[in-house]
Amino acid sequence: MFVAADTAKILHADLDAFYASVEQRDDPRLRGRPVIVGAGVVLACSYEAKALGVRTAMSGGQARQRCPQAIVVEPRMSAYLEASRAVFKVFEDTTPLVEGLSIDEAFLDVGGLAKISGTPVEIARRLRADVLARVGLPITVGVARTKFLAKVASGIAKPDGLLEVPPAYELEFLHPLDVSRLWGVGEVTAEKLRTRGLTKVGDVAQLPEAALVAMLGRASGRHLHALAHNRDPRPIEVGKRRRSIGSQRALGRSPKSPATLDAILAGLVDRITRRMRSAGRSGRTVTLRLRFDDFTRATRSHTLPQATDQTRAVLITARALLAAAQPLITTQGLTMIGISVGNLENEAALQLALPFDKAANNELDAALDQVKDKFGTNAITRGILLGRDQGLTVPMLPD
DNA sequence: TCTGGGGTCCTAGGACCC
DNA sequence: TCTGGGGTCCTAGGACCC
Repeated sequence: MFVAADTAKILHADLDAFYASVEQRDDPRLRGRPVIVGAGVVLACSYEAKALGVRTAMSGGQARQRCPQAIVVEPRMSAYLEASRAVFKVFEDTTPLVEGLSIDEAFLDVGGLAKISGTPVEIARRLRADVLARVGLPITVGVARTKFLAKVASGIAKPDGLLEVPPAYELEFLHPLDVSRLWGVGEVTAEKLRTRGLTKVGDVAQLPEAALVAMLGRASGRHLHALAHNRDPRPIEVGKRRRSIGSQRALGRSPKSPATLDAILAGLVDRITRRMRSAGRSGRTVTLRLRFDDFTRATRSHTLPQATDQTRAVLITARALLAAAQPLITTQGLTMIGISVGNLENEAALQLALPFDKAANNELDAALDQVKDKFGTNAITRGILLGRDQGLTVPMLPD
């Protein structure tokens, strides 16, 4: 069947204030009130809180200052994951062509469904009703010919809205928008553009591509030029796989002893290798991420000759990277530490990158399991440290 | 109470190979 | 002693997104 190329057939579906909406759904006392999820920093906030000036990623102190009457709740990640799965089930019941972007948003291609399900706008309307009925959450849907326009449309239609950009009106819709609406334009790029007097998408569209490339670099320049001219041929990609798996932890301001850092590192590595094994992925590049009290960052990485998903191999590498980064750590306060494994292969590792001592790896995993049985997953750092004192040893490894 | 936790992609330089 | 170009991989940093 031939589908006309100029049909608005892409849906961008985006849950509203996702974590906060789940909290309001599950606790009627929170409905209609300003809700903040996350204490140290705002992970999400309800629209009632947004109206009072609270923003995502704001520090908890600042948020309470602006909105003292807000109700602050601890995040419940497992509840959000469950809600997300239920919503994606509704997406997949709508069309097989679903591309997930994050826990709370996805693109849907509904181009081939005209005969079965109706026009894209009709489908979008039904999708919103289904998500509300089946999962109990409000969702906003943008409908357009391209991914980019669909995403911009949902952003403008929020909250609890539906907006179609008809193909005949794309440039009229796009050009008056602020440059920050362009995908890939954050604070830094927006400022660069503004200092050159470019505030609207239409302003950017008047520049030759070469000028944008000179200003922003090759990829960003081309990308922005294309978007400003409404060129976005990217299709919906089904079954995209993640390219790295990582975990990180904020450390607060107080200095941490080497033993504590090592225990934190072991906890992070245990968490990500477990996730890798359950996802059937293995990877070659181990990256250590550090952040300091002046908010500078540093990374150290090492690529193994072969992919691994084994706790011990990743931990040996992570320890070596941390040792290599020691000079940085002694001079500046360390406030965050993270480990990720990239260069992921599709198959679980059969071979190991490092000389693999299976017995030693199993011993390490068993020791970490013991710590978790005794102290709980959330107290693994404390558990490793206490465990060492009590002879419940997480083996120290050769370097 | 100054600042979470999970990611993606791009750039640039150097090593190395042909 | 002087002299290339092209391609790939690795490392570190940075911008951006939710």
